[in-house]
Amino acid sequence: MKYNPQELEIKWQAYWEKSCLFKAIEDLSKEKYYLLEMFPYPSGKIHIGHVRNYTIGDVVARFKRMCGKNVLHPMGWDAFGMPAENAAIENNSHPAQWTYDNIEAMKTQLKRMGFSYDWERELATCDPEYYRWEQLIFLEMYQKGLAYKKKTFVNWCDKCQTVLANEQVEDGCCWRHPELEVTIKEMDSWFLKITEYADEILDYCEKLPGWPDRVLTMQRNWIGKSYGAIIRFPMVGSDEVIEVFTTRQDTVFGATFMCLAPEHPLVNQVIKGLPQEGEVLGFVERTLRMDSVTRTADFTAKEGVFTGRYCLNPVTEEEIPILVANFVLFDYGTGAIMAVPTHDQRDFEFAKKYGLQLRVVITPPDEDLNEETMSEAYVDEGVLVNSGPFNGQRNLAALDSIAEYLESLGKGHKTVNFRIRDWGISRQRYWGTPIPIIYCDKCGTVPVPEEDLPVVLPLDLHMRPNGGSPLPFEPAFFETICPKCKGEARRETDTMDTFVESSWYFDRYTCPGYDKGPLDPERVDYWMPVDQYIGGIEHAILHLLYSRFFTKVLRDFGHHKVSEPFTNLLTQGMVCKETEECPEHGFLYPYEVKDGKCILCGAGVITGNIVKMSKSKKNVVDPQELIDRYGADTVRMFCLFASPPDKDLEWNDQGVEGSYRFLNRVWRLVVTHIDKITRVTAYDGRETLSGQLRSLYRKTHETIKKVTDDIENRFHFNTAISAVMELVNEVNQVLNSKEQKDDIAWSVVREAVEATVVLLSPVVPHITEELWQILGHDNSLLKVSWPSYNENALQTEKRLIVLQVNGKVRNRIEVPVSYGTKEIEEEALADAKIQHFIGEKPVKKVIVVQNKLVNVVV
RNA sequence: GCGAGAGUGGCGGAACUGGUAGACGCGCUGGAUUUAGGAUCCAGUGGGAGAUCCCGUAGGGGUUCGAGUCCCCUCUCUCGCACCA
Repeated sequence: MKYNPQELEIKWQAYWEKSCLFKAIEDLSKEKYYLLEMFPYPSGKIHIGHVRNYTIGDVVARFKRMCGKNVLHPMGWDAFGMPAENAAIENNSHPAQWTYDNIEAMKTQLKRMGFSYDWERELATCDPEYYRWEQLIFLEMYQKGLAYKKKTFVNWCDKCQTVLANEQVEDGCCWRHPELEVTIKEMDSWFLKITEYADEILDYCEKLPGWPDRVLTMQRNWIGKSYGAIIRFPMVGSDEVIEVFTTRQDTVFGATFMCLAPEHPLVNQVIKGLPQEGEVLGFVERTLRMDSVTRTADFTAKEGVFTGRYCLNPVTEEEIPILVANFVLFDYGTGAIMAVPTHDQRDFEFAKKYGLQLRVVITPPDEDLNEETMSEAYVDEGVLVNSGPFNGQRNLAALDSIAEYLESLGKGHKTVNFRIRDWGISRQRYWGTPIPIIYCDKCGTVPVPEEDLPVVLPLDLHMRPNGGSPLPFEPAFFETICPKCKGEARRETDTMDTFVESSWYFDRYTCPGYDKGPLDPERVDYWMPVDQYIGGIEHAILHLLYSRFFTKVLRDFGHHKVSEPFTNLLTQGMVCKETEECPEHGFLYPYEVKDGKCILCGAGVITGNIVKMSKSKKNVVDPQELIDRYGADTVRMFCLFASPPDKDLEWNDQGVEGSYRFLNRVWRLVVTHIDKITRVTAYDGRETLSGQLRSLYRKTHETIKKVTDDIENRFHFNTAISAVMELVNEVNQVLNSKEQKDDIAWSVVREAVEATVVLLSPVVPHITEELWQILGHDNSLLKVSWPSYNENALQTEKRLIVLQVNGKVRNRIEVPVSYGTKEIEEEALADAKIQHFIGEKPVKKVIVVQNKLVNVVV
């Protein structure tokens, strides 16, 4: 009987589907386990990254089922997004058609992988039955002031007539129109007030022990809570006051000039009628024309221009010049900074460039600073000087008192500032959730009444050939009636950022068909939070942060009771492969390279770095080819065996072959000896064993222990698989030995073989179901309980002790387990090799680590 | 520039709390089987010297009886970024 993966995999997939074994049903009597992998964007085909992600999840889901948990393991589609629009333009089709075709194709592929999803809960975010509830949530947020509109600056391409994301800007130009410079345009956009929840999101980082530290660190840094002060600088010759935010109010006595962001609303007022007006306006215009990528790149020079006006340093009462500078960000702090060139490197460079005044206000403990001679800013701690009443105090210790001093003078106050900005969700795109807002000349901004939801995205229109959304050109969509005054009105034609859909889809999986609201309170509170979330590290910040924000908002709106969506998080590494590049034809697919040469022109191919697999770099492997060749089990196994999930996986075709070979070995192990194995029952531990059999019995139980621990506590599937490989090797050794095998021997073998099959079943579910059946069982492995190990089986009579002299390994000895520290020490010192290395030298110290090692220090 | 990670044989990786560095697999070498190849099985496989040692976890320093693991510095690579005042 030969191992035929294609045939048996399809057979078992059909069996699982028919028996509904993956259907999740709410059952209060059982402990729930909600396992979720990040849902895919329906791009057309699954890629290796998906396969890896979903295999990891499937192993855990199957493992938890076998451990008796009531498992929810759903799958769906993050179906809105720009690639659908681009593909539709390219193929002259419709985004919806493209998306739904892709969903069908990818669903077939996922099913072929044997993933244990409850497909009855499948959802697609482009379905009006999904996004209607998102629109409702948006309206609730609008009502509570969490959704609001404000002006913002965006990258704009005149030809596309659309906003560009930073990644769509290349060398300051539009990616579609490299001849056209991108401009900065002021635009009205919808925002969600994530800043209102910044403090809570930050505090709850402490309550997520199941998240990787690095992700929490990145999130904390992203939120960037900083304590500082607002300081008010009155303008000379006017009543205006310029406010700055600083975390370094200790340096306020050293503030010798003021910088405004080019977008700052005071700029126009400041320069009005002055001779500098023209120059400043020119500078502002030039800066604003730059796209945000170029403007903030480190190679861009820090530039500024004097406005011709001054303001007063509120503590020294000196007049200091006001400049406009390109490095000051409008949307951080107040859009203006006090510059302290002596103690901030950026300010220092800027001051040197423009010949501005410097004043030292902090001195290091061991030297004096001189404004004339210093070559860089002094940014470390020290003692305050030139700082009025604060002279002689340590600068950090004085932070609070200086803030209080400013407050007492009415010139400032303590404050907390966040780095995180509100979430801009307006997109000038077609393929997204319409924002349910109506604009009326009489009534202003009017929310769409709840009973009019959903605002359906019209499907019967054509994409614009140059890109950009067709919605503003579609009167049938935007022409509407004001819900308040019943007059003529216009719909919002922007759609929402697709991150909005992915911020609550995990809630909706718990009650996908529910039609009385976004969430069925009973079901959502049974399943949520997600016990284990698995997905790519690239989502460490945005998606995970937005989901945490939404969860808290929905809790406050009473839609559910949880505060955090994901109890445990596993961030998997990327799948990488080297690139192949032809000097003539750019990146090449693996099949376009033959013998190191480009098949198009014969030029030598340059093998590049090992980087994340991506279509643009063409360093991709199509999982479908591997499935067709080796079957799903081999692909699943290789993805897990190649490296631990949180590390990047470097793709190597040869490794796949190894996994296939191992599955064949397991197959042969069972079928070759099936008659003898099935004649006995599995060993139950009652007969006394010795020698090889005793050792195999122990190995079986060691393996159960190791695999359980690796899957449950560490997600180290690679070492779990290695452990099973070792067990298989040992069974083969026993079978190959010349010793006569009686029934007891075969029963020990049977126990080992059955353990192998059961332990491997979450990883390679198809072959193991087949082998389980061949072994004479008539129940599916899905109904078998996860095995537990027998403590007695692990016992040994001898223990290996490592003997060291001065920390170097010199010998290894076996001692009875009954030996205590004393006896081990005596045995070690008596050892001939150890004696040899001690020689004539006096023994200074002997360190004995119980059951492990002896180190003799001489 | 800032932030976060990583660096172990020819390769992927193992070593979980400081205690035998290189488990397991790939590749390679030799052998068995075979007309041959493939498949399978057995043996070997960090480097050097050679029968008992020396050197080895990017490089340098430190802590320790003992460091791949902890601390400091340097280098290289990857990822993220919004010059974070």
